[in-house]
Amino acid sequence: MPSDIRVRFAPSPTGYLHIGGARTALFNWLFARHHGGKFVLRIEDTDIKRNTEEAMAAIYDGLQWLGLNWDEGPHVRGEFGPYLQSERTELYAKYLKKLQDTGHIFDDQGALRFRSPREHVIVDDIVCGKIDFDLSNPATHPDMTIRRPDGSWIFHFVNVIDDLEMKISHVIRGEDHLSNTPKHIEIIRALGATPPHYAHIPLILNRDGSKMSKRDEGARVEYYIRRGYLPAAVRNYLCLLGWSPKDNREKIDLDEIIRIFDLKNIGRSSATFDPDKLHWLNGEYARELSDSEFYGLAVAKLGSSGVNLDKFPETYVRAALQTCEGKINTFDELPAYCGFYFTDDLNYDPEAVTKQFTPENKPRLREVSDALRTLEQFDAAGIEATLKATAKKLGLKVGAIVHPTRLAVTGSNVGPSLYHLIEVLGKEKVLARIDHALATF
RNA sequence: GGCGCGUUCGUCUAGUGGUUAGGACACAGCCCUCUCAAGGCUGGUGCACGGGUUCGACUCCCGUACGCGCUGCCA
Repeated sequence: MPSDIRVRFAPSPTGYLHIGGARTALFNWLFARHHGGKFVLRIEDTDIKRNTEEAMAAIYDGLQWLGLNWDEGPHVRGEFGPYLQSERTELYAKYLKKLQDTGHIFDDQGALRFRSPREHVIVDDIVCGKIDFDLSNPATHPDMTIRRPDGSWIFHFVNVIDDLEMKISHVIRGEDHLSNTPKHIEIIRALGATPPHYAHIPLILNRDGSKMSKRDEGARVEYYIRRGYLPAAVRNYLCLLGWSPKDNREKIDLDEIIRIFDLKNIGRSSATFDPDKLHWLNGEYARELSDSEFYGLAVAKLGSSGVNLDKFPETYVRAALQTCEGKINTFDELPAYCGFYFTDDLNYDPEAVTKQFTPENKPRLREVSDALRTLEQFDAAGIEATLKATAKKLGLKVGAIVHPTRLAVTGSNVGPSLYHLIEVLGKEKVLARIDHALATF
């Protein structure tokens, strides 16, 4: 038996998808998937001036990136369309007429207002519980405008009409709408209809406690796409903001979240977005990537950051990238991490230089060079054995020669396994780089 | 100002009258180790405040403070 659960995400096209909006969409989507219901996407573009193709594309792209497919809405259609409010004006006029005929509307200098019945309205919210709003005082709760003198519609009205028309069963939205809800219910009742169920989810705040706004770079989903985050990680992190599996799990498969998702487990207090935790969680997902997944994402990232891979054989690139697996949390860290594979023009880290390129280390580095030069089996195992033997010969711990060698060969004091990276680079390049380094101090 | 909501480590959270207040991120130290990660171990920091109710409150009630939201011819 098909579920009659129908939820919607109703963003306005403001030019990008807000991370809070994405979480709202996610909770709606999870609720729909959990119950086998429908997830509807509706674009609230009543403000024609702000309605652009690019703005809507940002919403579609962001949702798709997060894997939040919609069952009805733009592109996929559905029996309750159209799904852009700008194309539904006749419908709103019809409902307006109904309200006018029953005496609920009055004209205020060309604008139309809904006359409040002036009563108490109880909002029975799935997350917030029963809340009693006293709407009897017109001074504190003025009659709300539903249409401007120029004929354009106000959010409070069209939002309610569309939810009714689209047979939305549950309205899951940000808590910033909680105070508006009793007024929405007044309109619905005036229409003789039954309000949907409501679930108001807590807001997402910045570190400093302020509401996340467009000005914060991490506030848009696009930021995480660009920075090389994994959608599964961002999605997982977003789930943890305000919702909890209640059993201390952090990394949870999507299927599992769908299975256990329950609006009753949504908290009531606002949550602060923690980039560090997202970064960690992304690393958890990144470490699980297969060779080919890692390779694909890595090549894309290197390409978009201007690293030219064309002049290198694919086997070389694959081998190089393989040494980076499990080492980075987000892909935007990769170019700096593995750039030495794809250029001979190394910039030695100044701090590492003062530490490693010392008079004492110069002869040691020569020893390393000589030893590697005579190595026949130039693979990680052979290289490791060679370095260890060299260290022993010099009466040193292997770390003492590893550090200057790494700096000479990669320009940095951090990076992939030295033995493996030397193998990938190959004897010729490695010797040349050590020679070059030796000439600098 | 009015109305509404909220307040457990720095952050995300578990917790529903009796717990050594648990986990995770971050942080610090140690171990492992060719660096960095990863992994393992250890550590510190928390129930906003004041009244009740109760044999007993983080848990229930009332205030206060603080934060957030709404109060638009924005959504």
